[in-house]
Amino acid sequence: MAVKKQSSVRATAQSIRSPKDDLNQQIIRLLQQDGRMAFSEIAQQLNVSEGTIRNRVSGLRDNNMLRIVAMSDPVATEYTTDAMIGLNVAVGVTPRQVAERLEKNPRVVFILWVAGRYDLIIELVSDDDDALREFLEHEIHASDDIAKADVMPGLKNFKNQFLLKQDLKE
Amino acid sequence: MAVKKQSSVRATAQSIRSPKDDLNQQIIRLLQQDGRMAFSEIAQQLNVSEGTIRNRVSGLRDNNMLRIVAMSDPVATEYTTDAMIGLNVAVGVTPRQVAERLEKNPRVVFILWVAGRYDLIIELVSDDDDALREFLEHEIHASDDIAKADVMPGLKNFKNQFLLKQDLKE
DNA sequence: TCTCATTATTCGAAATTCGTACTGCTATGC
DNA sequence: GCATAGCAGTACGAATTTCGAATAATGAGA
Repeated sequence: MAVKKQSSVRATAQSIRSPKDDLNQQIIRLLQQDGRMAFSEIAQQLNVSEGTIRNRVSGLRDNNMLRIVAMSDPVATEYTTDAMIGLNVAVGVTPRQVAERLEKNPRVVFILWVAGRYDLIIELVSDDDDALREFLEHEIHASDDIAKADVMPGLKNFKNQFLLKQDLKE
Repeated sequence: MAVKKQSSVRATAQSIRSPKDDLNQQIIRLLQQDGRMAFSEIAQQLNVSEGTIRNRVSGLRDNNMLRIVAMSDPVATEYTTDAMIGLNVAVGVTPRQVAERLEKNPRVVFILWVAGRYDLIIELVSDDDDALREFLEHEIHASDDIAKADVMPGLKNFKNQFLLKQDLKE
């Protein structure tokens, strides 16, 4: 018999909401606020055992569904500018296909399928113009799945809520 | 008379390089790889004491120069879609001015001054269409500093390297 | 050289994490 | 219906880490 009334609470906590994966969401939400929050504290807040949190978090991390990283103030840490590119896919090609191809390139940090003037909007980081030119040459012009690419080089970044574009430098 | 030969090493480690703040950079670099790395391990890798790492990290965090957060892959974690908006500023207005105004809105998570078809590209998160409409109504059409807004609602997000757009939900 | 202020280190206590065995649940097959 | 394999959660002692606070080292200025 559990000393704590967790067994019942756990069942409740999980059935109240969606299937059961909601626990992961709650864990993530807490870790988004503080990536170093102790497992034991998360466990306490969510009324499960520390081991559960540990299992879930390491599972999420192993599957690359969760990363816990430090971010230093972008104002303090100057970083490479990037370019936005509006893409129109070729006839007979779906945006999904192009997205899945470009996804593999580490310089592409953002891909969004949109309605409107473009089919896809992607964000590209590059340390210098050479990298940009190379990307255009190999990934855009060398492929026949893209009909048109509207390149808009970044001039200044005013706001970026996220940012972790450093690991492509290795 | 330290048991470990750190005293001498520390002096070296700091004088070898730039002034002394390089230690912070090295700490940040390690935490960028793994935000949960133990202080004691960082200390070992950088040849300083655990207490130093602890002091530095908490100092950096207190000054908002460092944040340690979890980031989840949006492919796994469904989240509210967002819209990309290409903006052309009105005559006599600089992109910077518009950026500084929009920057205050928590729904705007990304602002980039670009060359090309648009002056500014912004990314907007919204839980529903109402939020998008409201934003357009109050921030775009009600202002006379924007000449044209090209709204491209997101259909599907394929890749998003960063993402921590949760704190606008409070 | 002597202070003073700041930063680094040390060390024992408290807290956390880890390994691992155990429990309970579910689905599958006999 | 019943046994069993697989899986997720729990429990608990051991190893590790973090914390608090005192001590030591460093560097700048008088």
